[in-house]
Amino acid sequence: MGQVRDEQLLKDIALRVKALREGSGFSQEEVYNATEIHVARIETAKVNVTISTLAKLCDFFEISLAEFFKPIHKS
Amino acid sequence: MGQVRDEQLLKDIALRVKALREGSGFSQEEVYNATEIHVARIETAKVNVTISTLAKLCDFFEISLAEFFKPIHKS
DNA sequence: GAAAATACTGACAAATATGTCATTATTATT
DNA sequence: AATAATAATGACATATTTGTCAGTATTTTC
Repeated sequence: MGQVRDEQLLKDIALRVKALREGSGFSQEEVYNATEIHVARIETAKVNVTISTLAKLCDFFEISLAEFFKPIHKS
Repeated sequence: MGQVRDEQLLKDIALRVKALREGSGFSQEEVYNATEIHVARIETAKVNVTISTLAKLCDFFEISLAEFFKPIHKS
């Protein structure tokens, strides 16, 4: 059901956020200080983020939402 | 602040979903029957959807999340 | 312009995301 | 291996999304 699908989606998002963050050399704390978003929960796939939270992260990483999803989960 | 930014994002999403739905000729009820998502709240920008809800809609409309965001909100 | 279909709004409960903080675990640095 | 830095986890309060339904408004069809 949607359960597993969601899990995979959240895992994909987790990896993507972590890759973006580590790629830009920030710690979770630094992301928090800049965005007030606790990224640990997202990077460990514990939460089903809202689009505005994701948009804020994308702003911080200076990529578009479209770009954010490009590498992930085709459908 | 983030408030207005979010509002614009949600408005963009609202328009996008509505355009996709009307473009494919479905009523809100039909979308609901297929996805169990109440799209009215989204199309009226009342809610800050979670990514899994958006992903389900994208599945239904047979587009990727990347495609969903392509036309919207550059940054 | 009446009837039918569709969309919008509001309310409520339940589930869950977010905000905040403290603690533990892991990793990096020396 | 000890220290320091970073990440992960758990708990809690609060805000908000989602699920469900009923009612109202708007739009479409005849």
